Amino acid sequence: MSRQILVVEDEAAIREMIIFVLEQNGFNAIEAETIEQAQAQIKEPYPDLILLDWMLPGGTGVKLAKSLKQNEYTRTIPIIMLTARADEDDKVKGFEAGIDDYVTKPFSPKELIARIKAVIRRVAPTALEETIDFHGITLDPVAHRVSINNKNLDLGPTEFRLLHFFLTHTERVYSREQLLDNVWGTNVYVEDRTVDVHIRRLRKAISGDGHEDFIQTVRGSGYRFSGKIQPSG
Amino acid sequence: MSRQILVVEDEAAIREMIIFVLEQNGFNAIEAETIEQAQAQIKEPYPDLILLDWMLPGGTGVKLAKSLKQNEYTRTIPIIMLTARADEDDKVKGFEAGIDDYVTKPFSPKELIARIKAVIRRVAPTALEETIDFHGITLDPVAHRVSINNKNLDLGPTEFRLLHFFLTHTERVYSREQLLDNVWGTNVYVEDRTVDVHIRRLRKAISGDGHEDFIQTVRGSGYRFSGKIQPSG
DNA sequence: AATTATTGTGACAGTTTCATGACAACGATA
DNA sequence: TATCGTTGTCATGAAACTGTCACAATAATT
Repeated sequence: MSRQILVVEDEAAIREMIIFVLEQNGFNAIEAETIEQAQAQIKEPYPDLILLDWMLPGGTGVKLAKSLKQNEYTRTIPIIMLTARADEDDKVKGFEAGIDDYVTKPFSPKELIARIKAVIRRVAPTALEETIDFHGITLDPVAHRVSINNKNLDLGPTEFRLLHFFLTHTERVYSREQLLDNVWGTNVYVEDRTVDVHIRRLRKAISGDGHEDFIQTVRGSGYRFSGKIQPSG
Repeated sequence: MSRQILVVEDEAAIREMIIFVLEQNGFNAIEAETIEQAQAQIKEPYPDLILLDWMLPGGTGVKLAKSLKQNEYTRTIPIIMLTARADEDDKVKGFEAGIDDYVTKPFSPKELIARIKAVIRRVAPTALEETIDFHGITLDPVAHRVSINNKNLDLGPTEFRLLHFFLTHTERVYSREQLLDNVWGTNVYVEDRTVDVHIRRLRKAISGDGHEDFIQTVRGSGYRFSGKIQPSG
């Protein structure tokens, strides 16, 4: 599951920032500073995605991209180009070389992660779409179907996304704002309290045969999805 | 967790924005406008990280960085430089002076926080998100869970923050005022004695099966969280 | 022992936070 | 157009949390 991402970037600070963000989001990062190092890293097992800086010592990233995309074994690996400015010329050359997407520096961590996920979904959709099974709750992202103890549930779109997020992020408290970012999307103007209402709807939906409450309220902080039983304080 | 971060920035608007963002993210900010003020702030207890503006009245930030990095006691404090533009010359000078990372203004709050966390993780990798285990008390900052001898505890927000602070600052006496600063936050108008009450509530919560009192009263000074047994004298 | 300073404790009221039901707006669909 | 499902917001009441006080208990000092 844990996707391996190769980060080709020569500036140490940026590289480490990217790696931090990747690992925060459950990706497995390997790194390279130069084209030579990158080529040495691209071998079996091949990385699932390459983040490729445009300005590299000893040759541009596009050069590497082109050679990878012409190789029978590596041409399916999605490549995201990191470009310093919104240089139209760079983009054109990049897409000609076969890159799948680009991110303009400076970029926000969220944007980077969003693009990575989008590319993976587009190019190699499988692993993000595996069926999840958690304490009797089954969620099939492809069929868009949820069941609990083999009994089908009828969720609205928002509840489905919320549950999907929780099932992939259990045992961790998320603030209302974080949930809005992750489930509703950034740049959405929605009240904090709206989360409460959807939490309630989801709770109602998955609270069936007297099993424990999966969604726990952490007063002052947010909500947590957990299989463990909450202390009876 | 509450890491103390020194913000050295002369533009009031930017400084206040940064401090707001920091405190939003659970950091404890202290501030300085000039190099002199900054130097006065850098004393025990040393800040955990310094955000240092490049353009400062009375000398550049790099100057300060260099002197800090050459001092035996301060050279381990990570420094992030705030630089106005992507000036390669600044960066080079900064890294030569020993800074650990830089952020280019204007920056997004998220980027700033991500970099701070990355640097802290790189330099002092423990205990930003890791579970703390101290003499049977377990605190998971991510899941927002506390247990004592594997038995879950139900703490209120303030008790949780107080315990978290103590667990990351054990074996040391803190005055009521210091506790208010670190747990309640600066610029909060609360009576000293309020701390007593929360200490009592926390004591009550973690005093289980007759084990010793982790929180010790140091008459006239404050409180200390300790695993060692206090001589009953 | 008496006095004073400091801390522990229980109670309480004001505030904050959350759960819940209701409802109107919106879009899809028949 | 009428109906249905979905969604965001609001009002309300309940519950939890917090700061403060009064007084008891303890330690230090005379």
